[in-house]
Amino acid sequence: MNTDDNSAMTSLPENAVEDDLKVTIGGLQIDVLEGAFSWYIRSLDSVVSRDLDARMAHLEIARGKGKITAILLVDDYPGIRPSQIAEVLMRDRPATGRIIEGMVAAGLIRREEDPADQRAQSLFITEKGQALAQEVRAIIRAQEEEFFDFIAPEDRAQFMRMLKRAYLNMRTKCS
Amino acid sequence: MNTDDNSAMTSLPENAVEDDLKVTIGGLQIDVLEGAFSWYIRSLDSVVSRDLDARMAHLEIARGKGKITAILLVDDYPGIRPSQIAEVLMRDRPATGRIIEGMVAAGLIRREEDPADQRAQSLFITEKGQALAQEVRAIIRAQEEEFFDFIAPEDRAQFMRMLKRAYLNMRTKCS
DNA sequence: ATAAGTAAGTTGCATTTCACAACCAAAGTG
DNA sequence: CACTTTGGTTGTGAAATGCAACTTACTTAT
Repeated sequence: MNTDDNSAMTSLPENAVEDDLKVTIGGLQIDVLEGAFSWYIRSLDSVVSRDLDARMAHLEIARGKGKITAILLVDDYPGIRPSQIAEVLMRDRPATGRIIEGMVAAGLIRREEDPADQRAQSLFITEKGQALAQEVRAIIRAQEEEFFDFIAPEDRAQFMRMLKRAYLNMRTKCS
Repeated sequence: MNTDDNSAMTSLPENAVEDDLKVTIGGLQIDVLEGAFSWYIRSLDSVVSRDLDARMAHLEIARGKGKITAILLVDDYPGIRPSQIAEVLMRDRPATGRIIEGMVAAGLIRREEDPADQRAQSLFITEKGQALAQEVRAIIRAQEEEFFDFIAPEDRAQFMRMLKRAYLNMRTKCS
């Protein structure tokens, strides 16, 4: 019956309407956007990204989801290929290639020729890159704790699960 | 006890671990990002935005959250000022000003001088803009239905509420 | 085995976004 | 009447991103 001691907002009886959470900004309502998933996702993204960029600003890896993800992947999967990174990033190969190019130039990763396939490259992390990857992990963890502190502990798991499900479904939809 | 006939994934007993939802992409795990809100938010954003851009592509209002929001606000609040729009968009005034400039040039809105404050402008929708605003609303509603169809109906309200809460908290954090 | 097709990366290009700084004009405040 | 704050504009520069075209290499089919 969903009557645990969770906060009242955590559990939603399916017959309760509870649409009383009206979103207004400076007194303005936002039309259809008020009920649009896309609005909140997009707005959250811009704030989160800005915050993360600020935290990474000193890091020679600066802005963008791309480099962050790339360096972690290369660190975790020695010999990974650019095209694999592109798939994770959901970017095309030119975009990914440039990200990699920048990281090679910065001495964070190293390119080799894939012995099994002469078209492809194998990417490897350098020592410098490895150190940076560790910093990146720390920053991401810090952001998760500090920035998302407003999510009640009981809600975290659930929110995360919903995001994951949305993400996975969306990926299948795109491919 | 959370034993409704909802899908098993919908209700999360607080003592169940249920972290079995492992996210992999093409067989790759994504390091700390796997547990990071930011990853899912940013990834969702890029897909949603792309989809929305595609749906709007024919609309003289093309890409970006900015114009969409702006035209709806001007339609809903005749005489609204650019700075108010900027606050909703969480952009600075130059960015907002250029969005408005483009929309004026396209004949979607009209600028007047605010009688009460000679620095400020009052924005008004034109007929053309009004028609477009209607199209925009329809597209957003369509996207919400078609694109987010993978969210189970029982989950919608809850996911929405969590997004709203996150959004509102984040706004207070930024201001 | 050779030809056609497909996949990996690169380059060029063109578009858009976006933030910061500097600036002007008008209000409000002492 | 200074001084500060607010509303908007212009300028500039950096960066992301997506598309098209191209080269090289692998794969498949005939």
